Amino acid sequence: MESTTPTLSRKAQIDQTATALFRQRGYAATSMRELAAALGIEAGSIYSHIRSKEELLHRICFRVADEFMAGLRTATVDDLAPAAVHLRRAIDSHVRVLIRDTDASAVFLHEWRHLSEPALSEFVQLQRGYEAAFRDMIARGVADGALRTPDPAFATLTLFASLTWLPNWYRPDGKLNPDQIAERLTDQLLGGLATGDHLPT
Amino acid sequence: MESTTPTLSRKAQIDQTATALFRQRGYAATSMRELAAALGIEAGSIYSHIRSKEELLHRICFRVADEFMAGLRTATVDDLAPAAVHLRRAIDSHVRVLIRDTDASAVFLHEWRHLSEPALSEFVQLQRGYEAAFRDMIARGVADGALRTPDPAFATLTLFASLTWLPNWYRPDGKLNPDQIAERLTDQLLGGLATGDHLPT
DNA sequence: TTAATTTGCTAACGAACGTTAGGAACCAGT
DNA sequence: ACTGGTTCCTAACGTTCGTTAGCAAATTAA
Repeated sequence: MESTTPTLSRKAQIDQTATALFRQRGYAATSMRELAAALGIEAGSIYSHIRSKEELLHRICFRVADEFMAGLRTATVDDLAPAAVHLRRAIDSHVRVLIRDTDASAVFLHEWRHLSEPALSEFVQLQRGYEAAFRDMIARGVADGALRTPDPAFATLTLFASLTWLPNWYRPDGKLNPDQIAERLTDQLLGGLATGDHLPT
Repeated sequence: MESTTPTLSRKAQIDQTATALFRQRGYAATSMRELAAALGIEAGSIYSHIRSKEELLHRICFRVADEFMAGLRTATVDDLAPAAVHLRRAIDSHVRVLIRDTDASAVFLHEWRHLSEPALSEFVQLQRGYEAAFRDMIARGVADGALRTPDPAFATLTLFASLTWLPNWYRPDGKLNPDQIAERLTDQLLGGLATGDHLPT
């Protein structure tokens, strides 16, 4: 009954520490010797667990990407629901992923460009598809009158801007929970959701 | 070869090329040899014009910071105008700086953390003051009823998020000019302004 | 007990890094 | 003709980089 077992494998510890360092100092500016020091071991020892520095970045970026994609899929499985509902669910899911692991999210958002081919192209493609899905939901929501904004394309940009900025300010002990953040975003950027009254103008 | 006279001094060329590279690949991932190659010279030659790599980053960051601060000062010199007008002018100025040099702005926004002390602290302090000024303008605009938002603090975050995101999508040949971008931002994030406000250029 | 796996070390590799020294060509103004 | 500034070169410096090889201790599985 070891209640204090190391719940994280060494490899997972490396991933976690690397994530924090990559976020704090940037991927390119983080050396393997720094990472090793943060783990309390020597640089060479890391290579008993991973193949390369970039493998660390790759795993972080694509794991977070998977989480975003899975959330989007879950939010939009029921084709019957109106676009605005899909969008609200998708934003909520996105915010929850961001909040669950702000470090990994920040790395995902800012350090992916240091991936090399072919991973880089694969990543960009995932990203493009994800953004396109949001653009579509917003466009359809505006088209059917549930969302109100003078410029759907601009609203999409603003939404992604706000989502990307979130890891910069979010603190777990803040006053807003994930659901409230998602609500604020939807309200502020898209005139809220249809609550019975939907009237352009 | 030189059909056009070099309107830019060599030092200015280095600054410009470094700005583009720092933006594209990141400060830490850009080597002096890369920079030299982009300029068509050898790495050592750069040091006839600058003292260090960080000096390049320092100059870029603080030059853009100066432009932002100057714009804010100009936008708010007339103490009589309502806060909402100050804000609208400040946003407009900010957008114009971002657009005038998107490369330098992107470096300013994303690479400043690679500054070392004491420049780093100085930079962060400038940044804090700048953001506080916007927070105040928004708060006062909401207080006097000119701006409408359910959560002024959140609106401030969203505004900065959108401003920070701008260099990521802005293209000079796009359909929105600076003034329209500033207008969209104010409208979308802050319920617009009282009508009839005209901007100094 | 034995075998395999996990984990870590020391020492070093070749490559790339930022930077410097010292010299040479060019150009401007005197 | 001389001077001072600008520009760039080659060659190298000491350092740090990501990574590997080879070995050893500890832990786990059989």
